[in-house]
Amino acid sequence: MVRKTAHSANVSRAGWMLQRLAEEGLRHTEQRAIVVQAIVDKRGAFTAEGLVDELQPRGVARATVYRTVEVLERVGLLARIHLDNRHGYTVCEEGHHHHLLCERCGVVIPVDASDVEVAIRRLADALRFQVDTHLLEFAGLCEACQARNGRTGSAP
Amino acid sequence: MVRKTAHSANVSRAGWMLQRLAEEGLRHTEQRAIVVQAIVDKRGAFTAEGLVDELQPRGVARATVYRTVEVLERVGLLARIHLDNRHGYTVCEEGHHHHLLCERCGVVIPVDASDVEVAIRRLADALRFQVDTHLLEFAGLCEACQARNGRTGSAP
DNA sequence: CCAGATGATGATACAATGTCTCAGTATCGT
DNA sequence: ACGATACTGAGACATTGTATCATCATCTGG
Repeated sequence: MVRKTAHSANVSRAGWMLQRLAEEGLRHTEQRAIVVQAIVDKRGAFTAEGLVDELQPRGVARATVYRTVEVLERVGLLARIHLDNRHGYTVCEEGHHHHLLCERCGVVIPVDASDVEVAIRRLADALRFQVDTHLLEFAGLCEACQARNGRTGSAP
Repeated sequence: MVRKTAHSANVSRAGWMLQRLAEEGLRHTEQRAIVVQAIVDKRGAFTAEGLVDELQPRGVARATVYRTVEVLERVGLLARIHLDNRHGYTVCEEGHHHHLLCERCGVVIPVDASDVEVAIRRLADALRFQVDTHLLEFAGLCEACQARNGRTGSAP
């Protein structure tokens, strides 16, 4: 499940994220590199505690994991995701702020939901409600997992 | 801020919710009545811990508050809402499952977001993603608070 | 209307998930 | 290299939610 090419891509991606941190005036530390690499290697959604469980044995303290995740979110490299009663993060493509989360394999597909945004704006305008932020997330099965699974789920 | 008429309406509303619980084969207890009344009196979003803080001095135990909220959600009288890093509940009009939450006064406006739903479905179909659940919430300022406030916030 | 079955409560322990503090350390610009 | 300062680690602490279990209240059938 971890191909060479993908891993190389992840390494460079991690480097890019660290570079972005540097551009923001934040320092490059060994611990941040470990956290960032772990995040991009996940290639999907993750939780802070999951990271802690994974990285604490590797010498990164709980507080550091939380702080790093918080910093990455503030810079805009991570997006918070909420789903049912779980909540976590995912790496955030620039400009994209919505995601399809596959419940089976955990892959996160960023989507351009501009049609949805337009509908939201129309709705808010009609109700004279000033929408400052909105939260829009999807969960289900990606194409690959549908094929592998034979659509077991119900459709509410 | 608590007008007589509004309070009367809330009382009957609480009664209706308790009746719904009875219809589901659940028992009518003094504690549940207190919790339900507190919820409808809030007329907006609330958190479980907020309820605990309010009701524990009035003799309702923490576990009971959590259990009651859980039951109300299961029956469909409450909807979970997630916003930024807070998460809570709001009373759920039947059939409505999306809300505009005013960040200032806390009022929750249920909306019929069928246009948005259509856009979501089109998007998912185009990506061959089987969407089982989606989460759609809005936060901002209601019309009244816009007027009272003079739109202070930034617009991300 | 009473009594039994069973659903609900309370007190508390426990678990999970974050946050804070502060002394020591590493990083970066000069 | 040096100094300012941002960062880290360890653990205490805070918040949020769950499990246990003895006791009690509510509903139902006789």
